[in-house]
Amino acid sequence: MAVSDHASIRVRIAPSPTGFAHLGTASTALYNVLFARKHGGTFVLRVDDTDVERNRPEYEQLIYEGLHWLGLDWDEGPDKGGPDAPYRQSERLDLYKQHAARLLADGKAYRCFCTPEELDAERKQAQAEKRPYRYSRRCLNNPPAGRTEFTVRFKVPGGEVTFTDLIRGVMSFDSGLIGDFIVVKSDGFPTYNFASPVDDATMRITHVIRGEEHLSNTPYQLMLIDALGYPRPDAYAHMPLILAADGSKMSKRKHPELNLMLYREQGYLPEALLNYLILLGWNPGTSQEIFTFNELVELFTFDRVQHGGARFDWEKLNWINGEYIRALDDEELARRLRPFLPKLDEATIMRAVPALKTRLPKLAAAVDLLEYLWTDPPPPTLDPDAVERLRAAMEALRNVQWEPAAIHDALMRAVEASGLGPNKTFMPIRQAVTGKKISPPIDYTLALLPRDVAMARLVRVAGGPD
RNA sequence: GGCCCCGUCGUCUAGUGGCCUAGGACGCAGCCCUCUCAAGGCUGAGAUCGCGGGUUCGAAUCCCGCCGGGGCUACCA
Repeated sequence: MAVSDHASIRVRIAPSPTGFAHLGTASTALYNVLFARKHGGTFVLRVDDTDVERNRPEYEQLIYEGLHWLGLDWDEGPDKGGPDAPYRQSERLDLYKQHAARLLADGKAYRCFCTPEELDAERKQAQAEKRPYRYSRRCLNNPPAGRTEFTVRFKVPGGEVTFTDLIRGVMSFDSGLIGDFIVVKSDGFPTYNFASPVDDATMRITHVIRGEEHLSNTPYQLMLIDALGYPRPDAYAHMPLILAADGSKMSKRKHPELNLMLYREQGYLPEALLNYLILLGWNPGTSQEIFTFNELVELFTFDRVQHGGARFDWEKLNWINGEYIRALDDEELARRLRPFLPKLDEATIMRAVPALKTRLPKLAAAVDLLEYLWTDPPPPTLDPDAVERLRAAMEALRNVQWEPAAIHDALMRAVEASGLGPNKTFMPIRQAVTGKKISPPIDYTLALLPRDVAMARLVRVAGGPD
């Protein structure tokens, strides 16, 4: 096995700053971090900003923010520096140019002057003839004269490309099926399949752990590493994809759940999200489903990684998040709830926590439950019986100490006196006070509100004392 | 189209030839608890293991074919 256990293990993620921070980036980062931590290795963050059209600096910030939120911190990166700086590909252009020049000088690559239109025509032609498309090598054999704009193409040497995937075992590709591909675009920027292996080699990455969509890219990158005379990484690991609920690939337009920041906004705990993400691609072989991060570092192995993509399921995420929320102690829950309840002071949040804890699939759900504390609900219309119960309750609440236990006792006395079930008394109170049919237990519902405000809402519905 | 990966309850999965009348989790249903909603407890429904052929005394597990899904096939990454 290629997983030698020494401190020189180096892994990386290479996200592109072309939009919001991606769920997939989080997932890949998690696998990389687990592996790095387990083997005392180094986790590198490299920014893959070679697409001048779509790349934006603010998107890079979003990636940092998202990964920091999840606690998936890196050892080397554009913002932290390190022995292989710079870590932004746009700042490594000279390096790629040098490598391209080397390939050119060695006759392992050549300039291609074909226009996109010409290439398109070639491709369409092949398609029409039902022939697998490969670049014609026109510019290798018979380049058009008088053109200045060019790309650099790698001359695919042919033969089998074989490598070990930590998840699927020995993989073998026939490079004869791969046409000469572009390594340097006409704007001078490297393509992904060029920049990535050059960086992996020069940054001495030992284990390339990435999404399964890159499995077919691996032979391209390996051929380049070989041609450049670098040693290959020890191994590759292609992790299963996260699919949309309908089994299709997630797209930015149709699938907001791709946006990492959505989870923070909704009040998913970062540790719960990580726990869910790991379950989408791996299991320990036992029935354990909830793990601390350290347990994951301990338990994670590639041989238990799933081979097929998994569908994203909000229900399971909600359950896991609820489990984590319930496991938080009161102070910690209150602290995490604060950003979601800006209208409430800390003391009120703290008093509400016991009533909230088992009722939150996500932190943002606290808003629905506590909204009545800062907004005045419209008074409900109640039938005469309900109004009668309300009046009895108001009477019972007179002079009680304004805290849950005392309120509860007082109300129960009223309930007993009524000879009816508690709901007959509690529901009208709930509706009058919150405007809703769902709220925390009635004693908390009342106690969280200042006494005079609570009583005023009751009076509004049932009328004042006689 | 070509190459590659994958295919067990609705979903995530356990399972590597007999322990599988296929196990767990989420979700769902019912009951209990209960002031509503949750949480918690118990019970239950739910998968002829994509389909068809083999191999074998015996296959979800091995082989072949087919079908289905996904990825790559870009001067995107």
